[in-house]
Amino acid sequence: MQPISLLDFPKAILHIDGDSFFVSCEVAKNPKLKGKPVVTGSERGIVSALSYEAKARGVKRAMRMGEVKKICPDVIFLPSDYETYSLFSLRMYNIVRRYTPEVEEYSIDECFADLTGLRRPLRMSYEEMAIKIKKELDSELGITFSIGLAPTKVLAKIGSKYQKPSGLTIIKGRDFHLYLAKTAVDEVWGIGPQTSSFLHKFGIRTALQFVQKDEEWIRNKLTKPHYEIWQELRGKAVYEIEVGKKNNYKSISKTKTFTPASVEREFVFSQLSKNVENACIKLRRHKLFTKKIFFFLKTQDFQYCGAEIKLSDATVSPNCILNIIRSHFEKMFEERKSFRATGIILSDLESGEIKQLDLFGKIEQEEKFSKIFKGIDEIAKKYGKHSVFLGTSFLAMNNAQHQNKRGAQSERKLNLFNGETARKRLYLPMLGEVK
DNA sequence: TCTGGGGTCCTAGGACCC
DNA sequence: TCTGGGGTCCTAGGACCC
Repeated sequence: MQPISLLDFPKAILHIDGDSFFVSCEVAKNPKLKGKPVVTGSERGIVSALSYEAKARGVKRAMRMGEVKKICPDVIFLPSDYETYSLFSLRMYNIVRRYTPEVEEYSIDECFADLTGLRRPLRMSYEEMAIKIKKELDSELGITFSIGLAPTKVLAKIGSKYQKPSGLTIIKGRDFHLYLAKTAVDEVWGIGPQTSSFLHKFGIRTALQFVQKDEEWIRNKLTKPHYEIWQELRGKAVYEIEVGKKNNYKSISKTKTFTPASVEREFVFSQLSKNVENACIKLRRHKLFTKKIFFFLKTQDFQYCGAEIKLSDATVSPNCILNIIRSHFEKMFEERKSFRATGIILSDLESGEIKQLDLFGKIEQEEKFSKIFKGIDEIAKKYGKHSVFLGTSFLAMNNAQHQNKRGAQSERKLNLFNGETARKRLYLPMLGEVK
């Protein structure tokens, strides 16, 4: 097969991937854990990340705690600590930015970087840059990273996966067929189980076989994303590096599973209420308003019921949303049915100021809410998230505290009362009547 | 892969319009 | 009211990612 370009690197794209990142962060935080079978996800009772030592003992992702202990009795089971992982993540991005501003913060443990054109200014080959970046990451963070260097993002992804952990794989334009031949088609970024089983029917099992299909065939049988992947695998870069912070959300959602599942109407509603509050906090942080609400309840046997509501006026206030949700919730909630999760998805997001005028003073009300929640966000900054919360969230907040067993903090929590009973609370006027 | 949480993008098909 | 042809917008649902 002919590569698209005869140049080794028409573009030089780096993909950097932390090796079992969550666990590595835990080990970096507490070096005594080094070399031990460490697992995170204890808050759910399910393995979410595992060390290579745990993997060697047969532990797998999504395995239950009980089973893990059976096959690996000395396992160390830790709760996920996203704040720490996020800090390591920032440090990772910043180290890469020493070389180029073209860094895409792809996820908490991955990033892409574009090194194209830096050989002369940095007086290094791309390979030397990759080696140096890896060294700095590994030594400064105390975590190992796997890196792929290639002409496109999809190929760079294949590179970083190629030798894990702590590998550096360079895929040059002239010999990428060697790597594609050893990569199963379902390991390619963007090709999931549906597409790969479809491709299997045509005898396509490796990335190389996929890439050898002609353009017509790909276009006719598959969709646009697959065509783009096909081009990327052939060395033609179609995916841009997306620089900058994520702030153009299309939707914001909050979902929470609670154990044990519950048949209590008010408890389930308070879970939903808490999710709504959290989603609105995020909305406010990004200066966004929502015009479409979708919420759902998940039963213990994984059935969903939900409702979508379009708003005539954009909002950021949780109690406005909760008022609307309440009546739908009443219709949906079934006595004696056991629920395990609730969730909220806010979409049709608008940024900036409250624009539309209306005749009923809703804007005025919305502005009042805005002020109140600004105040609440300030308090949260000083005293911690959830220092103040809605009365409807009380049961969920209370429950979370019990589960965290961190009673000490709970005394400080204030409760913004909105109509439900609660023992300790800061009594504020009903939000609907704020002057 | 038995089920956690947070996202994005694409396509097909219906509604509506000329 | 029907047939013909063409366009846009919106939504639901699928597929995928970490």
